[in-house]
Amino acid sequence: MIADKIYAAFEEASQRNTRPRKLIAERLVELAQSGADFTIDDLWQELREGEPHLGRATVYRSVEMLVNARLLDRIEFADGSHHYRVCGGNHHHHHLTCIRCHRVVEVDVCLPVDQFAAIGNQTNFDIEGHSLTLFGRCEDCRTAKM
Amino acid sequence: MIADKIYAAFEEASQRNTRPRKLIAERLVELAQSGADFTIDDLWQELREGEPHLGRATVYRSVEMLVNARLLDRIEFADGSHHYRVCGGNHHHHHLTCIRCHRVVEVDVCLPVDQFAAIGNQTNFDIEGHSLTLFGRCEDCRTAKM
DNA sequence: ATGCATGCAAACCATTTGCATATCC
DNA sequence: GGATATGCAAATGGTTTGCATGCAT
Repeated sequence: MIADKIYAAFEEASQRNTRPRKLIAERLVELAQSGADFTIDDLWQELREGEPHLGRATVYRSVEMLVNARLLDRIEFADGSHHYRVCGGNHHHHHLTCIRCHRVVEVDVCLPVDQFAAIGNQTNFDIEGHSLTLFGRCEDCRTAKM
Repeated sequence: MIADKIYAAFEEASQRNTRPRKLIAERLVELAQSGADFTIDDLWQELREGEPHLGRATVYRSVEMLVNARLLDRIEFADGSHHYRVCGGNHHHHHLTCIRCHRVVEVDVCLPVDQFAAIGNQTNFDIEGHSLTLFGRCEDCRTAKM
């Protein structure tokens, strides 16, 4: 069903059902199951093992579509690097990332809703969105020497 | 006094009181007063008017020191661009940015503290920090045609 | 057959780095 | 005088773009 959503997103964003997109979708389904996060380069390298001519740009273009379709979350690290993660695209959530290994975990915390309204009034902005990321150190990295 | 803090930060980060740093500090004091946010390139261009040989790298290096000293806040936009803002380095706050004009406003909202502890327990992470940014549309941009 | 998506390579752009020189102490 | 910050230019790294070709429809 996550697979269906991905295919649906591709179909909606454009019109052709191509081999590269199939490969990307398949890999993303696996990544969705493991809950793992990845960089664009990770994804490209992995896909290239089975399809040496697959272009980097194709991966960028596909990922962009899926981010727009809210099927992938883009996570920004303090060092400027980006990771991605398959997210059902359903419930509202944010991320907690490990400072050391860059692992990403979904979390449900958020600001109380009335806060948004209050800020809107106070500043005279229409609040349209927000991003919240927590930083920490995961169990493994805490145990590791440094 | 913000000026003092900036000089103190430079002194602490290294040892020399150079002309480029003086110029940077002066400009930042002005920017602190107006509360305006800026990009590194903005800053460089402005400084270059009075000091044509000032190097871009010098600005990058100085800004980095001041960000580390918590005198400048780095704000990331969704499009990946970075803006900076002089912040006293005192009270905890976050930012509200205008989607259209990129104006930046400080806000005091934050997660309730107990939430952090809860998430820490739940995920087995040591929570060390967080970033929260609100996105919206400011009054001017709402009135503007698009 | 038509035209969109791809692959490739070059272009981009912000940022970093190496190094000779100028500057500060 | 000796060391460090600077300026410059080149390198970097992630991402985007232009274009000829291939492939899905």
